[in-house]
Amino acid sequence: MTFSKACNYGVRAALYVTTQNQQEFVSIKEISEKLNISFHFLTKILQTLTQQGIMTSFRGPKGGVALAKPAAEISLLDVVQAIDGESLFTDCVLGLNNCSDDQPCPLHNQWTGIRQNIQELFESTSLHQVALDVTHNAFRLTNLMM
Amino acid sequence: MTFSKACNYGVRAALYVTTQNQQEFVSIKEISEKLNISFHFLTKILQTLTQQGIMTSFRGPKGGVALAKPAAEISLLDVVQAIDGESLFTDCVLGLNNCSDDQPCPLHNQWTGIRQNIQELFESTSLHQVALDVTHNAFRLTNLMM
DNA sequence: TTATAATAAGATAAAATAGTCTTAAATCTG
DNA sequence: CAGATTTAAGACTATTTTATCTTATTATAA
Repeated sequence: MTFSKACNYGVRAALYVTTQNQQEFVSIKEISEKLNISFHFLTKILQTLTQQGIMTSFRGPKGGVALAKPAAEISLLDVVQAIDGESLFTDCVLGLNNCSDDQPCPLHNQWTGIRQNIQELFESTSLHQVALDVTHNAFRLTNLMM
Repeated sequence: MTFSKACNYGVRAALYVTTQNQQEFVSIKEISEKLNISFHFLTKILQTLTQQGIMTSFRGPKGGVALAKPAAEISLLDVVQAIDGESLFTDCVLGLNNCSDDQPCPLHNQWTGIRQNIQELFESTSLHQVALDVTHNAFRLTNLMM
């Protein structure tokens, strides 16, 4: 699997928040129900996003989470790296340490290209762009019907 | 991580076998020592490759494993799929079930392209080709000096 | 001010992955 | 045939990831 489940959940949750009214906080309960994700697990993931400065949170009634910046200024890469770290974009495809141009594994050169494609895709795609697709083109964020 | 550790080990072991004399079996003990992989764990992984028809094995003194076909006819994709299955090349990047052209997640179209690049790279690269790089261009299969 | 709603945080449990150990079976050599 | 070598197979353990549960803290609103 490319991303951890935590990362999948986190990206989907961030996208869901982006599709909602940006003027209010979105409760984690609502997100977990709409996206069919375990509430407590999602809470921990969103805490990570809050700690990493991607989201802000607010406790109590009317509380929940919100994006810390305009959705157009948050890339998918920001969210992915906040949860899964940089390893997907830095690690050797064969799992070697210190695989580099200087001491490459035999797949290093080809894999570097693929890795850059992935990074560029996620870097150049903002939560805003993707959320537009969800809203206007009915792309899904969940297995359930929304 | 893109591949499981088992898959990394399996690919590296297959490549190591490819770099050795194709006329004899290579003992798993030797592979595990040269590549610094746990012997028993590697044994299980290579059993999988044997069961999947990628390798053959032979017991007793002078025993070990060997490629079941000429190295030029075994692709990296064959090895990867034998161990990790097809999920890397079929699963939704957001982890949704039944993500498809008909009911796509918002990253489906872009991710399909990346996924094809990865699949084509592994499909078009044979053990033979990579082993040539290891032998002639000193590309590494291990963290240790060989 | 009290009850309620919501996130924060940490402990615990379950599941998946990674790794180890033991015994059995096959093969070679003397 | 006997002993040594090597893979096969399954049980067992450890670690990581995923998920759940409980308690504490913060905020709202009646």
